[in-house]
Amino acid sequence: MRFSRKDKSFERRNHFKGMVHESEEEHLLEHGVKPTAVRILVWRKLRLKQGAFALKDVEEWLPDMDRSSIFRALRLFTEHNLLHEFEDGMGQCKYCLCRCEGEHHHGHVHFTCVKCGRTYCFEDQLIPPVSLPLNFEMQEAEYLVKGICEKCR
Amino acid sequence: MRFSRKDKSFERRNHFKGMVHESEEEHLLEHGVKPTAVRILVWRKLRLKQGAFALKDVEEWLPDMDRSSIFRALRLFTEHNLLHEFEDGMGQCKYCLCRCEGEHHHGHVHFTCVKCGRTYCFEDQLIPPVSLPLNFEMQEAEYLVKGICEKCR
DNA sequence: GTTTTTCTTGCAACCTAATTGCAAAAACAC
DNA sequence: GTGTTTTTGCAATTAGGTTGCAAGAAAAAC
Repeated sequence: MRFSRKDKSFERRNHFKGMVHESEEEHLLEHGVKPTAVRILVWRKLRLKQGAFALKDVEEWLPDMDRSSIFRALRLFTEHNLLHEFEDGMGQCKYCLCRCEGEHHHGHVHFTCVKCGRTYCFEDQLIPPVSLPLNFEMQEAEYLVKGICEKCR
Repeated sequence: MRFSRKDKSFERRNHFKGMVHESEEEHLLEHGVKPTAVRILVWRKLRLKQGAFALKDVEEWLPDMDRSSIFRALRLFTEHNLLHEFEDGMGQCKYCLCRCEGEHHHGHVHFTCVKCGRTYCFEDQLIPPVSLPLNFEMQEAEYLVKGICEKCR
């Protein structure tokens, strides 16, 4: 399936009616992302998610969309600070909604369940700062806890 | 090349003489690892390393040894708390010497340079603890800083 | 409007790191 | 020594991530 904004089916699929659509488009625009068909659909799926997700998850949420199109949308969103990308400790790359203004130095703590693989965002637990040796320049920090989540105990 | 402890070339390759060899063997034995030829050679390469390393690094240090043999040695060492395994934030799995007694809850901070890919261990910076929601059971924690290292500035 | 140019998308293919199956070799038990 | 178990090297596979490219869509130029 090819996603195009001019497509009638795109409008139907996405309840293309005024306000809601506008605000999603504007949100992308505000972050410097041109709101194309694929990007609007992907963003619509992600914008309300609580935890972290992998490319594979988004593929399941949008089964008609091509893997590489999703991949490129996620990468673009990450580059424009709509998402934050990190490794989940189980060999997978995950994304979560980014609410940082400006620098990413102090994001929140993540928790990956070694049983089910889900990654949780503990948004109220900010990453405690540590001091680095001189001449080491921090760009971002990750704090990852591995263990058993509430659903798997 | 097949690695065997009975092999004359193994003895020569590895300066198999008394004390040193014994203490390396014993260190493996103390951690419940049977000291085979491959494991002794791998451990001998790792035991004095400062920073973290990837499988690929060990392959370069032991060019005659098979990748999967090294892989299995590293996995075994990790299982027996000789090494600590983690993701370096650049999509690679890295290892560092583990000096934890018992639990891994509070390891040290790691720093990965986004330019050269090297991962440093800041052993004097222990990971500051965070509190988790009830019903989330911690097994281990990782604190990873990404940025530019002293050699790349 | 039409044409030209640029950007986006879907598909297939590729890459790289990690991992496994298996048979031969080595180590171990007797 | 023989028989059994473990280890090793090789080849192959998996899986996640990524890219090249041609066709389609959007934007710009006319």
